[in-house]
Formats: sequence, structure tokens, C-alpha cells
Amino acid sequence: MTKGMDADESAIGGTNYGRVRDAIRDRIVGGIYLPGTRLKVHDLCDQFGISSNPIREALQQLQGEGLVVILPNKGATVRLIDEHMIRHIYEIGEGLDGILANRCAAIATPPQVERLRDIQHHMEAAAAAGDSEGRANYNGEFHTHLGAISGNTEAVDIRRRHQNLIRTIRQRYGYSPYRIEQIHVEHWAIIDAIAARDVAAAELAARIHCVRSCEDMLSRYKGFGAEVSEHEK
Amino acid sequence: MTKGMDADESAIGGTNYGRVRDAIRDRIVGGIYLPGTRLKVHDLCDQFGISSNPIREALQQLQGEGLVVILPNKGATVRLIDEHMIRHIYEIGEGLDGILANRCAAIATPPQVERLRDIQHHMEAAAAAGDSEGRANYNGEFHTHLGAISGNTEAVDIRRRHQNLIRTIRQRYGYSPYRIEQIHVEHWAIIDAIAARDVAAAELAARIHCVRSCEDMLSRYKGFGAEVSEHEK
DNA sequence: AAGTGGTCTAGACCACCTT
DNA sequence: AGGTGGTCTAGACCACTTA
Repeated sequence: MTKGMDADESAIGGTNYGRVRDAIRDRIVGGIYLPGTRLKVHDLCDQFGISSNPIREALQQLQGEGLVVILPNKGATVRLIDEHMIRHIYEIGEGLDGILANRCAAIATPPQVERLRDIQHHMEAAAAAGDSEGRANYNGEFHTHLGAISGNTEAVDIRRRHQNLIRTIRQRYGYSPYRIEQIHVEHWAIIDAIAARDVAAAELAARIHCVRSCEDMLSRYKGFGAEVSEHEK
Repeated sequence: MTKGMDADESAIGGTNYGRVRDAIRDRIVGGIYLPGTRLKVHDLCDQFGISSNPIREALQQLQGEGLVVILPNKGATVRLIDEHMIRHIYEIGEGLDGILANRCAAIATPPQVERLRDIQHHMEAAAAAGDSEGRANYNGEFHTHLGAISGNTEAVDIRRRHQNLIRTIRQRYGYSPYRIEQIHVEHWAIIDAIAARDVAAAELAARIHCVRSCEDMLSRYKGFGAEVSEHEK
């Protein structure tokens, strides 16, 4: 009874705080834990069948990832996202994606560009088939591959974290109807500029893509009214 | 004897893990704990006179800040910084500072610009007086104020974390002799562009500033040879 | 002043490495 | 197989908020 390792799925290697962190992250990104949700250590202990220490460490790591906010003697809550933060995140995206696209245009090999085209075709096929989850995955892969080409793992990390935050509210507010098609056009502008090795055009195209995404997101967000009322002080 | 709160300086409010986190961060940024240093929980327990749990949480938070790397069942080490990471960090700086300067040029009020000039004058005075710590502080304040004007707190956060990383190696390798003066010129270019409300010029000036800083840093770093030999796998 | 829930301690457990 | 050191448990402690 000593150590709680008798559970069935603990599988190969790793730590409990790692598993808990991944599980909670999935629940936040997946919309099960909505922004503002209190994450009480005791409840989580019961759910995972372990003691408080690994739970707390998982929450600390999630705070480091920006998904959770911990206040001393107050506990953890799923991070709230307001209009200011949305603007900030997309502004950062504008700067980072611009630089990344710039670098990609300078160093991308033909097979790498071909891979981008491939992903983009898959994305459009998924969109045409009404497979919104598949479309979202290919969209993520598109930006991931762009980051991989650039080689800047630190920047990719920042973008992935922000993507997690954005996803928590995108899935709540959705896209404008015409936005999906607009995304495809913008992606092709990025691909074409990279293929042409035009660093300035690639940077500009990536920035436009970000600005448009931000506008669409905010229009959806504000369209729903200020339904989020009571926040942390 | 139960709780270790009988120490003298625990003072007002806060948690032990918070104090430990701050203390370790200071030691890393201050160069007492060099990159690669093992941070053993047991040692830290002895030093701070507390048990392992708050120590571990402090380390998790520092990992979130990017100052520490924790590997499962391996423990924590002060993060190593290699040439790749230096390039990545400055590349991110190029994107972010560019955007921030752009926004500043669009929205900065005359008093805010005046404040920038003021800080810059103080920095140059400190440099002329040979006060390198004062100069570094004013340099930090310059960029902090730039971030404050932009209003993008998320971006400022990223920059501050990276600044912490850079400082850990800057203090080891120093500046090239001419670099300090060059910094002043580049700062004035940024200030003037913002004062003129020229967003494109401000963005360009900020990016040039980053590129030059990166070049100087790398030339110093490489000039010292590959003295860092054994790393984490 | 009782409850809720975050924080901390002491020590057991166990993964990994060295002998 | 023994040591080192990371991980986890059980429960005590205490800050903050209800009444």
C-alpha cells in the first residue's frame, strides 16, 4: 500500500508529477477545465489517487507554462484570458512569426518547402471534408514545421505555449465563417515567399497572417459579450 | 520545533518556496551558481534549513522561468547556454523588441519619450564614471521602460527572462571595449525614431540594436574558447 | 471559532550509478 | 550491493475566510 504504483496504466517510465501535469494540461487545453476554474490540490489528490506533493509540483510547472496562476496561500486557478492578453499574444506572434518566416525564407531547402505545401494541402482537404479537428491539427503542424525549419527551438516553445492558451478560447468562440478560407490564402502567401527566398515578403506575409488572426479572434470574443464576469482580483 | 518559522528574517508574508526561488534566482543571475551547476535538493535543504518540498517547488518554478533544467529522476541543474541558444534568444529579441519599438513609436507620449532620454543620459553618465553596475541597471531600465510604454506585459516578461539568462553569461564574458559607446548610439536611434513617431524606423533601430548585441556577445563568447566541456547529455 | 484548503515536515521508497 | 539523491506519502501546521 505504500507507494501508489499499483495502478494499471502507470506503464513504462516517468514521474507522477509529469503524468499529472500532462493530464491537467490536456484538460485545460481541451476545454474541460475552463479559464478561472479553481484547481484544488485535495480534489486532484482524490482524482489521481496520489498525495499532494506531486500535484503541487505539476501545478507549478503548469504555471511556468502559463496555463495556470498560483497565488501564495490562495492556490491555483486556470489562467484567465482577457482582450488585453489576446492582443499581447498576437502581437508577440507577429514579432516571432515574422522573424521565423524571415529565417525560413533564407534557409529552407526545397524538400522542406514541399513539406509545407503538402501539409497545407492536407489542411485544405480536411477543411473541405468538414473535419475541423483534423484541420486544426494540420494547422498546428504547419506552424510547427515552419518553426522546425527556422531551427529556433526557443521561439517555437513560446509559440506552442501561446497556442495552448489561444486554443482554450478558440474552441469556445470558434472562427468566423470566411476565416478558414482566408487562412489558406495567407498560408500560401507565406509558402510562396519562402519558396522564392524572399525574406521580406515572407516576414510580411507571416505578420499579416497574425494580424488577421488576431482581428478575427477579437471579433468573435467580443461578439460573445463580457460573459466572463468574476475574475481574480 | 515543528515549523521552521522561528528564523529571524521570515518577516511579513509569503511562502518559503517563494523565498527560496528568489534566493536561488539571485545566485544564478549573480554568477554564484554557474551554468551546469547541480542543484541538489538535500544541500539546499541544509542551507535554507527547511525540508525538501518547498525546495523542489522553487526549482520547478525556476525551470518555468528557464533558469534551471529538471530531468526526471536526475534532478536540477543551472541551465547551460550554448551558441545556438544565444542566437535563438537574440533572434527572439529582434522580433519582440522590433514590435515593441514599433508600438512605442505609435503610442508614446512626450513625457514618456522624455523619460527615455533621461534614463539614457543617466546610463551614459554612469558609463563615463566607470560605474558598470549602474550602467547595467540603467540599461535594464531603458528596455523596461520601452516595454512599459508598449503595454505588452507578456512580451516584457519573456524579455526579462531572457535578460536573466543573458546576464548569467554576460557577466562572465563582458563587453567588447567599443561596444558600450555603440550601444548609446543605437539607443539614441531608437529614441529619436520614437520621438518622431516613425514606427518603421523605430522597429528597424531596435532590430539593429539586437543584432549588434548578439554579434558582440558571440564574439566574446567564442573568444573564450570552448571551455565548457562536459554538459548534460 | 470553525472550516477550508494551502504549505511544510519527517521519513519512507525507489531509480540510477558505482563498486 | 551499496550509496546517492530524486520522488512520494501521511499528516501536522497555519493562513484566510465563513459565521
